[in-house]
Amino acid sequence: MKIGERYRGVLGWFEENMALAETELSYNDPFQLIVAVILSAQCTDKRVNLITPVLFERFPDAGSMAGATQEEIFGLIKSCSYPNNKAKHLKGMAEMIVTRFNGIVPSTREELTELPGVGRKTANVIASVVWNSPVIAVDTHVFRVARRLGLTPGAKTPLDVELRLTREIPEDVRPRAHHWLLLHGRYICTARNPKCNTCGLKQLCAWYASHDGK
DNA sequence: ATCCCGAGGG
DNA sequence: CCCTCTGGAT
Repeated sequence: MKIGERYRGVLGWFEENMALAETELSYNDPFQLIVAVILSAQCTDKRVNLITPVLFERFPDAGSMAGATQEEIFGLIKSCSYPNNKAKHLKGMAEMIVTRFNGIVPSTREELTELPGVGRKTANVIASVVWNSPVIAVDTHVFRVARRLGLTPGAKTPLDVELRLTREIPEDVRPRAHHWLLLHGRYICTARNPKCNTCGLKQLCAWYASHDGK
């Protein structure tokens, strides 16, 4: 089967089955989305959503968060992973938005990546979700799903997967494709005990074939 | 024990 | 490339 045909089957199945999404990161604006994505590293969205309402009530924007102490932020996010790193990143990120970008979240991926705590993946999430840009943010889920389905043969790093998917998925469906790959990884193609029995992509899945239905 | 929408530093 | 950070859920 050619890779192009495989994509059509994959995206078609997602279109029909991934319509109802649950447990999305909650936020009110681009700044809060950056905060939520930074907090989500090695942490479930559910837990992030438990924390952000309090955090955003106290520090709703870059200006207020830049004025917070690292200890104040730490106290509000400590139930997430890496609270020390994240508190430092959040404060530094907010400070740079204020001092360098005039209080406005920058509008290019290059500038976003200059913010402390914002790497390629986080910048891609902002671009995809906020700007609806045709980029694929490759997180642990997208990385796993793409490799299991055999969508990116030979790709060894998240960047490999991103470049490969970007090259092969048509631009107009890329934002949706990113979303579907993410949800599929979270709810069906899970890292442990993937739910292959309810997965409509079995016949297209290289991993399923090599694991003999288990 | 293993994994969750990673980034920074060595 | 590797390592560290580091809490909660399964």
